Amino acid sequence: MSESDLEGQMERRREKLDELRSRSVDPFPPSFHRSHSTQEAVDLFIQAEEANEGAADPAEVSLAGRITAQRGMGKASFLDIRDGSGRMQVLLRKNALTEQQFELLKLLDLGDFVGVSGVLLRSKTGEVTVEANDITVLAKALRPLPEKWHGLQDLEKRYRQRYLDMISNEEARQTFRLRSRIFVTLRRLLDDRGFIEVDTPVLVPIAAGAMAHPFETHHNALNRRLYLRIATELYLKRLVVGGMDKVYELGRVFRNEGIDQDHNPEFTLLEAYQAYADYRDMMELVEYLVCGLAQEATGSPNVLWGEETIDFSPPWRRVSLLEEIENRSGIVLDRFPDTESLGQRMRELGLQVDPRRGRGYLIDKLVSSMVEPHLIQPTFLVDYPIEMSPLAKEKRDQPHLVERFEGFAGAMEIANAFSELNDPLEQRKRMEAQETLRAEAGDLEETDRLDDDFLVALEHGMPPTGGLGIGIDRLVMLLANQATIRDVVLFPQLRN
RNA sequence: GGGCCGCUAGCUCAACCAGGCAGAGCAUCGGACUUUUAAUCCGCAGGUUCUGGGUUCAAUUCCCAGGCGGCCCA
Repeated sequence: MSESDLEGQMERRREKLDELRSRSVDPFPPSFHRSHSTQEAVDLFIQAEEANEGAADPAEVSLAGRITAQRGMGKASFLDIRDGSGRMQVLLRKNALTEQQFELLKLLDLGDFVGVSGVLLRSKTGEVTVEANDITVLAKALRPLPEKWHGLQDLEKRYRQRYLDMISNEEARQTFRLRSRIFVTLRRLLDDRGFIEVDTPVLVPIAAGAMAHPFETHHNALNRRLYLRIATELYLKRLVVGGMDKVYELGRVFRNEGIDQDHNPEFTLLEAYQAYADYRDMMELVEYLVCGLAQEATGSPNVLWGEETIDFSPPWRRVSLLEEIENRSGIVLDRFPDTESLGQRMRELGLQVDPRRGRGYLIDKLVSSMVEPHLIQPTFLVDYPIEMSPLAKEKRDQPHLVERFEGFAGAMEIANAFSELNDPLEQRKRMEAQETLRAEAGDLEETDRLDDDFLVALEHGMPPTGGLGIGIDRLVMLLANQATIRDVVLFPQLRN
């Protein structure tokens, strides 16, 4: 029985590691001082060429990176090395190196990190290249990289071993660089409007502020059950009570629910609260933020989304939720005032609905199955039924509705906002109603929770406030034109 | 939870439909080559065909059960 090929390849790499050590070469030296990144070196050379009209003076650089390709020709050899900025070709010629340095080549493999010093030049085929006069091993790789041409195709490996995805796939590198820029830009846009960023607890005694099942955990020293937060809402509103007129948190929240193309159990949520504002102001804020991010991602308000182009220029289409449900499904909600008749009508339309669940679930289902798939271009659905929105203020002239909207684009919900309920007595009633509903329905129904501590804060007085939540992962999906949340979250949750 | 699809060399994939010696490219290993870039050329090696059972003279191939993954639905 012969050893597996992988073990064979790893064994050969370990033998090379030993051979390096036997030649007194440290395969994992503590540092290497590079003069430029590969991108900087290319820029440097091109600028020098332009200044000298095509004849750059030889410039000495030291670069470092991972060997991603190797083209040997006996007494000369080309390596491609890659660092965080890009790629550089390295030319190694026997008579430009010492015997020991050239012999080192035989002990190098794809995946190893090396440092090279040498002179920049343009190769015969026109590529900017460093001709090395010195090469140093920086880290030996003991496992082979994914296949160079087809790259890593195995989806599970791409997610479980994201570093391999990033080594193999330029698109993955681009996506996560964009994600980072989105975070930076979001903070700048909010900062420009005077918002203050805060951190509120992740471990909370009551998982309130949204209708979702929480993850539970336990604090040993306190011998107390804690939850991972499902929203930051109630803590941020406490801060508005405390005098932070414009406050936001950009953080991870956790919801104990299914995993699919646009759900990961932990995801990044922006919540922002602005005192003396209402939900109309929040619409403007959503437009400002999302359009600003689109500008950052693509240089314009237009973003490619599959076959479509989404135009995030304000103002976005605004339509009442009830009107849009009627347009898309033909259902006039007022004609189905009770849960049974509405469920019956939905079944007639071919929707599978759980007969045990409540009216809020039915409306939500109606939106997600009949309305949401059509909302490719940015759209605000406005004025939600009060039973779906325990934290939102009643609409001024229609108290069965609340001043709430959700923002959609690319057939996904990306924003949720309302005029915040600041009447502590009404808020207590609504939270109690949620508790009652959960007592009746148990785990069947996703309900919010009563947070007494928050109600005490409200009783001290909260100014009229507009609040906003934006699902950042979905926004990154839109701006990076990625169809699944797993392609914009570095380490998505997988089965087992 | 249901339906469909997939699992073959380290990687990317053939062969399966219609059962008959398990193959290629890349990577590895040996050799040639001092401007290549999916380098090229010559040669060697590399397999529990996801697991278990069944049918058969013969199973990667057909059947059953299970595992893992993907997609769609709930």
